[in-house]
Amino acid sequence: MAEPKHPVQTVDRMLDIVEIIHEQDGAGVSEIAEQVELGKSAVHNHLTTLANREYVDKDGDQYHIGLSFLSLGAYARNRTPIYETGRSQVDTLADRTGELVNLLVEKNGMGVYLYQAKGENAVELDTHEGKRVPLHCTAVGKAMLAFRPTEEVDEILDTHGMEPVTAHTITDREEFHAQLEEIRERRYAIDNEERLNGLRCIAAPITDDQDRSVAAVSVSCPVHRVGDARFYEDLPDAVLGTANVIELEHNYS
Amino acid sequence: MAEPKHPVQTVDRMLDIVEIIHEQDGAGVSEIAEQVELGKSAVHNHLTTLANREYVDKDGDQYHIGLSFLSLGAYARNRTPIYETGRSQVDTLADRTGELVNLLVEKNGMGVYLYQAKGENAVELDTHEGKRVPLHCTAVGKAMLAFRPTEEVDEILDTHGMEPVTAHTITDREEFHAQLEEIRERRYAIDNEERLNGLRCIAAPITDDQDRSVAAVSVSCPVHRVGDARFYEDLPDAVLGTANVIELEHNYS
DNA sequence: GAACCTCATTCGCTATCACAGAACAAGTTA
DNA sequence: TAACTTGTTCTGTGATAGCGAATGAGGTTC
Repeated sequence: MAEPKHPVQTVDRMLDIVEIIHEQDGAGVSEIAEQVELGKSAVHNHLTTLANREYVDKDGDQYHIGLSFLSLGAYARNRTPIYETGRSQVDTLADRTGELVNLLVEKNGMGVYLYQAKGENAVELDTHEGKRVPLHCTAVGKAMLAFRPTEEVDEILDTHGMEPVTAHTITDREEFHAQLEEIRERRYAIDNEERLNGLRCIAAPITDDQDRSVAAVSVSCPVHRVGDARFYEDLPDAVLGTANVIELEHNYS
Repeated sequence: MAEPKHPVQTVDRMLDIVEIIHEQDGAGVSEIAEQVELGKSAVHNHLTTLANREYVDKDGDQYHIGLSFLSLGAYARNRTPIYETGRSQVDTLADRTGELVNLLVEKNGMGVYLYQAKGENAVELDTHEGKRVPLHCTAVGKAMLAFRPTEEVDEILDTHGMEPVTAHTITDREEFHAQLEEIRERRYAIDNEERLNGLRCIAAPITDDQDRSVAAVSVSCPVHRVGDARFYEDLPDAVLGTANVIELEHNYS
């Protein structure tokens, strides 16, 4: 998205306020005012306006994200074609593996977690539905990029960079392209603590009839609990199976 | 929520725009401009500002709700205490009955669908997650109100009225209170085409340790498929069971 | 219990900025 | 080609968002 020629500042400020409340898990007027560099009264006016329509909830002196956003968020998700078909399969995989299973789509060069299901032993992570993550440091992201034209991959890397987030994050573009090649061959991607220490993931792409990725599924599990045998054999099979079912349902129905 | 003393008009207008896009399932600039009584350029500025942050997606000449709302919506839902415990039980009930199962909470005198799970034969309805409905004409709403103090019920009816939405909607306040009394006795509520023609629901409240309702679960099914035997015996048992489990998990863990 | 915090909230004034309107661009229909 | 759409750009100006100071409401401390 190109920068708007005539941005509506008030809208940007309002979104800033909402996002601050989100990030901070609730916030007070003064707290917000400091961060958006706005007077307390201005922030207060924004908050009462939002509260009036239940976009924020007021709980004592703390403001929180309101349920009105749920309606819009759920709607946006339902509109995403892969969601309906992907959901039940992701649930099944979570049941079978007992781990955390994610469904990711790409928007403007970033990954967005569309849905996640928690198996019985699922790790607790910072990934929640709707969260945006860079594509280069996650298994889902790499699975996604492996099935996109090289020019597109480069364009995405150009705009979003290859910020290292752990000691294992790939930061070299050559190496990255080599890995995508591997992924294309075996059809699944691996993340060995590239985004979070102690976390490994296996991901497989979901492609359309021209073999272009439209989404990706992954299983995330803690390093200490998942031995190499399970990680390099059982899980890839399971993930590939799931991706395949979603793919078939999505393309031929 | 009292009317804000100093509403930020631009925020209200922006929310109007977003809600119009939501209701209309996507809209163009001119279309929106007519409805918010704003110039096309102003609407255009709003939309580009929103699109820049992915709160709306531009698809040709149509603007749609963007996935950024998912992050906020999912967060708001996760913050709601009953969601985590309720979800898996609602899933189970949907599996067992094959019907549409809903979890509802109350916000400012209106019902908000927090979660819904579709069984194999679930009806397709206009109820989606996040949707707000009046409490007086739904089984979930009545189950909710039955376990609130009478003054609170009257206050809610005062502010939101008792608009009839089908021929069967209760519009008399005496009759309504009498029905709440019945519901308190048998612990579940019935909706026989009071909100939608052809639809019946059974709902049970989820109460806290002081027997005040914090949420309600319901099963919705088409009249033509569900005979009286199942409707008046099997379903209430199933719904009550589910509500009970959620209640226990919620209050004692 | 009074003095002192630290918040949210109110209010009036004014510089800012959101918006109308007109013009343009690009695409569709006749 | 002309007469329609639609979205987009641009600019002047009147409404209004937000500052700053005052007020109010709770809490904490001595």
